[in-house]
Amino acid sequence: MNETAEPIVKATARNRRVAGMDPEKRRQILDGAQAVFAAQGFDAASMSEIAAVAGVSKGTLYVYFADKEHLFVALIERERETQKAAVFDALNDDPDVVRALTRFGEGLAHLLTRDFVVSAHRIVIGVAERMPDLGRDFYESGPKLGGYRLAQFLAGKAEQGLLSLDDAYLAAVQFIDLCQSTLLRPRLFNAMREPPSDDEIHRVVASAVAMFMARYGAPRR
Amino acid sequence: MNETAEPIVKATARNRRVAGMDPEKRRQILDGAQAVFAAQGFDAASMSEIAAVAGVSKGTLYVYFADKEHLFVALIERERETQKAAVFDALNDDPDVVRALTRFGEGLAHLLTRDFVVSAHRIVIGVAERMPDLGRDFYESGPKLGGYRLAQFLAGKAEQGLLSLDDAYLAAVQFIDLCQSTLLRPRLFNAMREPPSDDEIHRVVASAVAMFMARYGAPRR
Amino acid sequence: MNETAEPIVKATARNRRVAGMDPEKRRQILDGAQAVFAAQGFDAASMSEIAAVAGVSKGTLYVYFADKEHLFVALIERERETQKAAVFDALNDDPDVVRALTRFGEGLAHLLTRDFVVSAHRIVIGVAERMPDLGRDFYESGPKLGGYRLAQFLAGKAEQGLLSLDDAYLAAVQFIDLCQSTLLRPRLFNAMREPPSDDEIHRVVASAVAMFMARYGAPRR
Amino acid sequence: MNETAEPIVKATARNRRVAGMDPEKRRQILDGAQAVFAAQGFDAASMSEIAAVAGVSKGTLYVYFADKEHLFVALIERERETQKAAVFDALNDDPDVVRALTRFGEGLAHLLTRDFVVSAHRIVIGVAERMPDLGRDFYESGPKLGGYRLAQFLAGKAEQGLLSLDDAYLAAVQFIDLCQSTLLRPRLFNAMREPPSDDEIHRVVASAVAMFMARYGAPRR
DNA sequence: GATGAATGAGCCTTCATTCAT
DNA sequence: CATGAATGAAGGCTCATTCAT
Repeated sequence: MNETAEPIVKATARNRRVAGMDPEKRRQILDGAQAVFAAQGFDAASMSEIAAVAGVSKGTLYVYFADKEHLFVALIERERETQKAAVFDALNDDPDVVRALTRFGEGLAHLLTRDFVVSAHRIVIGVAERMPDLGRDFYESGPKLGGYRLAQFLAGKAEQGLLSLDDAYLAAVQFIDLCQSTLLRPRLFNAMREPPSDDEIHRVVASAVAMFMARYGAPRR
Repeated sequence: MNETAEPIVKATARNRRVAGMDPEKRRQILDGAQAVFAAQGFDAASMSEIAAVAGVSKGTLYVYFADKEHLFVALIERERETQKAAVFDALNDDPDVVRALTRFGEGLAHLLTRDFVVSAHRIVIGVAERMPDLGRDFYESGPKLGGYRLAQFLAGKAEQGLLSLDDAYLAAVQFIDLCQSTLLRPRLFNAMREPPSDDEIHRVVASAVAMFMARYGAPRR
Repeated sequence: MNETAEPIVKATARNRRVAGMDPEKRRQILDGAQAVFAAQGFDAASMSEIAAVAGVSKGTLYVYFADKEHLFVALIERERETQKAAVFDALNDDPDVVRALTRFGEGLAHLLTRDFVVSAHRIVIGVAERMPDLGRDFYESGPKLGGYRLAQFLAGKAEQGLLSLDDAYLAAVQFIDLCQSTLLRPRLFNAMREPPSDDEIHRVVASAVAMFMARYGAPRR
Repeated sequence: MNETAEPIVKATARNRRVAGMDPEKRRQILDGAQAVFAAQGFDAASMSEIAAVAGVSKGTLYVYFADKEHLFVALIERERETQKAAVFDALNDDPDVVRALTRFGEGLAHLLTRDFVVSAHRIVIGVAERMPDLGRDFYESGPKLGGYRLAQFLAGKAEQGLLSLDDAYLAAVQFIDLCQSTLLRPRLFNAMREPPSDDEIHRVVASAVAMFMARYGAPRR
């Protein structure tokens, strides 16, 4: 699982056409696609509307992306790139476990409840049955990778005697899930129209950290 | 789906048309719809295929359900009814908290990772942007209600001094989430093609219970 | 080379859909397709225009024919069926070679210069590069088969001592070509807008018969 | 192609635009167009592919040719020029009728069964309905002119008492058709993928000459 | 009441043509 | 002049929905 490489879909290269692709226009198209896909889902989004929202002609869409699916995959890829680094920084520079987990957890909760991130999850989940590769790649280079990264951090702390773990990966995912309790699910089902407040996130993550430390925190002498 | 006018989910009565609706035929249609929606998703599922799989004519579909969306909503409703009762029985008849939680958690994990349940979640999540009412209703009468029910159970145990809780609902959702750590997400993204084994569920739920009890279990003297 | 069987395109069966295809409507569609294909050629003909001319909806087109190419192939098949038997009758009931050839030749010239037959030839020739199977099948079950049938007739007469042939098939094709000299080519290139008159055909075929008999007619003692 | 206004073929002058048209580049474009039109037919050939094969930009195409149709017409014109002279030389320098006809006939058969010539015929025939002017011009300055030229030659020989003709033009076309019997048609329909061998051409033309001489050869005393 | 043939709006995609650089 | 990115009209095809039988 290489963090930098790992193309979501093998044919990604086909998204990059011959010469003279204007990166600015590409971005413009992806912005339009993001808006329309988020609002309509994959199937209900129409290439015409994407073109209109992006401010380009339908023909131009097909100069930059081979078809609707490639456009969508490129969009998902871009989003993941955008979000990746942000969260994990919190893990690497704080010797205090509780503080590191709190910062990480709050960053994660903020990220995963943002409008666009929720939309992207909805869409990928919605098409996962028909586009299993996309679903799997998204999962593996997103949530699963995140779990591994956190597991590594936790294992390091365990080696220092600061934590007591049976299964670092399970512990990591447990913490990640706890940070989203009562927050993610209503967002995914569109039962909570606004991202949670900072206070709410703070409260949930504090509880998650408390729970995590109660279980794995104090190495018993 | 128009959000302001005619709430689709509440309007179920409209599904029951004139007189002689054969409940058996209705069930037959829903069975076909279940198979097709699960395999294709909402948009890719075609009414023709549903009619064919259900063994009725397309015209008959529209006698029993006003349109594709109403059919889908009715299907989701039926599924929720089917699943609701099953899980919560575990809570009411066991005075031992750990045993009750374990039974409840394992039942829940089994249920939520079953093929059809995962499919239903995928579809509802996938259309949640376009059908917010459906998403909200599904969430509120499913996950949220489940959280409340478990919270009630936990609050009862707290009153008996068996648990020490700040926020019963948050604790309930935390437990529910922990029971699905490493299990639900790969299923939703179609990165795990088979439901998890009993052993795996057992292991995850045991860890969830341990975590829960470590945090909320010991009543402070 | 079976005269009755030999499907032009192997997948012809796919033209015949499940149940309840109204043969009258099928004919109606083929009539519309004939008009539009003849006027525009294969590529320039649009399915929308065919539907309009046929007086059916576009959707109906696709109920009866899988796609544009299948519709076209079915049309060509129907035409060939329509025309097949007509010409060769002249060969079987006349003991006089000159009279038989004259009747056959005139019938052939009439047939092959008719508007629709010319159109069909133009279209098949026009798409032969991209649809080689169609071109080949058309040729083999049309012109080539015709050559064989005439060759059989000529060989029979040769056995009776009425003709003297080296190569019956070559002689047959030569006669067929002579019957169309100055008639077919200008029609194919659309340089002659009307079918030739009976007189013109009579003159050309008489000359063809004379030429044929001069070469193959009198067995030299 | 509008038949009444602006005859396309005659309007060739319009292909020559402003000043500095590079004849070399024009040739280069026509070469590319020839390859693509031959391989795809008129409609399926794309201007983009022609530009790519010709090694020029799409914009340049439109500097040299007003549109796709003009480009195609110019190509057909060039081909006709290229081929014209070649065949008729055989007629002028041989006092022996049989030898002259044989050489002419073999040259003609070779020419008309060459890949590119067959392709050109296919395309012109294929679009003759939509571009009647092109079809007529092609016919008149090609096959028809050829017929007249041969007719003139034959008439000369008749005056010399070497042939006995009723209708020199009909006789000429008959001979031309006989030279292609069994050769041209399967090529046009793409049922014969390679040009015929020299031997095959030799055999067919020999039979054509024999037939022609049997009919028109012996001046009646 | 059940049927399924018919409808037609709408979708994705292509490509001849234009025009700013 | 040459370029090739951009355009947008039009094409083939699908499918939710209707309605005559």
